[in-house]
Amino acid sequence: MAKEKRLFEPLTSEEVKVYACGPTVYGDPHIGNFRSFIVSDILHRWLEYSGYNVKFVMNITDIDDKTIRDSALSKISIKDFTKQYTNSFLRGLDLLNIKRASAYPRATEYINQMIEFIQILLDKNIAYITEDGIYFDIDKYPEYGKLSGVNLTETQKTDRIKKDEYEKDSIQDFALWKKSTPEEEQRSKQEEGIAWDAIFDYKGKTVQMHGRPGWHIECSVMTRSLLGDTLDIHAGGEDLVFPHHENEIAQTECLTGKQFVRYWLHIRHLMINGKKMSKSLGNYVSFDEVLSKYSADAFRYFYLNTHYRRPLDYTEDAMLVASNSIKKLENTLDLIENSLQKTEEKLDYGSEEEKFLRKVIEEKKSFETAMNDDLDSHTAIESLHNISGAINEYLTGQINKGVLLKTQQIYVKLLKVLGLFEKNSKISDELTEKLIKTLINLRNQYRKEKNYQKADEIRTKLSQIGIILTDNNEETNWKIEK
RNA sequence: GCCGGGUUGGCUGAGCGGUUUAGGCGGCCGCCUGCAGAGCGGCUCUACGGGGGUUCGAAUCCCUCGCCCGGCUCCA
Repeated sequence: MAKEKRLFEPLTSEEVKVYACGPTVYGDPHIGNFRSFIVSDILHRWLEYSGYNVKFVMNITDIDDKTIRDSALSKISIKDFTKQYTNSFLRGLDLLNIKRASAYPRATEYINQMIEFIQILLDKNIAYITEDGIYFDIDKYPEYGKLSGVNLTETQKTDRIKKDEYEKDSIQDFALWKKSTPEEEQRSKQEEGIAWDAIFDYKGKTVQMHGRPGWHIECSVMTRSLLGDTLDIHAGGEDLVFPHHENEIAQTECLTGKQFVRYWLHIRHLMINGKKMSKSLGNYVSFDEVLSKYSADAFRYFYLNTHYRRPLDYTEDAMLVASNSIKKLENTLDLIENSLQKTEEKLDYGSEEEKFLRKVIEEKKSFETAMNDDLDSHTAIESLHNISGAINEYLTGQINKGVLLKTQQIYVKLLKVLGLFEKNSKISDELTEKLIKTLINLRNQYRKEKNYQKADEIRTKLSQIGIILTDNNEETNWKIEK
């Protein structure tokens, strides 16, 4: 509310309740959407790393103007339509290695609770019914605007608002329930998921209104059903501050009389080549397109290298930097593995080990400090580079495997917080491994005979199918390129 | 129109009154290597949108102008 960073203290010690606004499933999500999903993933992971038991909920909006409109356009039922894009969203989560939330509630599964919620607001005389719907009267909530700071008396009356076709007392009042339009009525005769029967008691009368919920009520109801009256953290894209989150606060606080959200986290939109990325401008990029060019890790790095509240511009340059940078961090993991395979090892613990360990632990602390400072993943990544450098440097000398394992563990754990390199598939199966080793031996035979032409041919051909060979002093290592 | 955010070296991206003025990527040189890759060591890169001002001293504070992005309307 104060637009400033505040020390995080959970409401209860047992569990941290987090809610993040998820997608409206009316199309394939683009990489802009995923900025906020990645950031909430980091929030999720960081809270767990910090020892909290996290209940993390992300909603799916599967009933609204756009899902109705676009399912009609594509001539399929809204159920099938939203299911298709829900799956597309979930697939994106997997591809980008986003940790699953505790639940992904869909709005259409909570219609009854929404009706009950609205009834209470009617009973409290905070909502009112008109010919075309039920509205929330913002005059009944004096604190309205406290999150976004919008001053409603000064809000410019844009054309859109002036043209508003809904019937309400004050233009700023927002819909809780929308009566179905004639077209919607028509459709709802043939399929489910367009409109629901709702009966309300209003001023001593019974009002029946076939319709659907307003957008804001969905989140208020689902948060309350799954997480209770007060959330610890509520996250979402910056565009949701007003009116969506403002309205959620108004509804929920009027109903419960309690504080709705303790900490808000709003994620800045992604840009592309200096412009806003949006569907309407047609300049959005799908995650499939990105992943065809760059690894998921590179893409995560791109997102996380900039603080979530700062502008982030998707450009080829930026992706190239991310791609190169991430390889460097990844190489360290390979170097560690290779070193651990070696038969020679240092059995003593000397000043190098002392210095090395101290450095790694110091960087681990810097990483933690950065993440505790409003999820400063950019600064945290700096620590990862420093750890990577320290490890690489240590590996140039004789290694103490115990010390190395310990630092490896720290490094991997911190990488995991950012969701990096969790899907390393080094070995596909035993047979493949044996086959590759046979080829390596053959090639090394050629190398001994100084038949470099043949040796290089093997290396080149393997690299063409994604198997990378690297020669070190005595041995040849291999890995599967991602 | 109103309200926010941004503007930093070839790229990315910190700093938010003064210590080496980040870090990463890239580039260059050396070591290693049959070569390549990776790694290590060294170097390069002195920048802060323009113009004023405050100060012993400003990327950092103030004023002013410019440009970009976002919100006020469905949007992650």
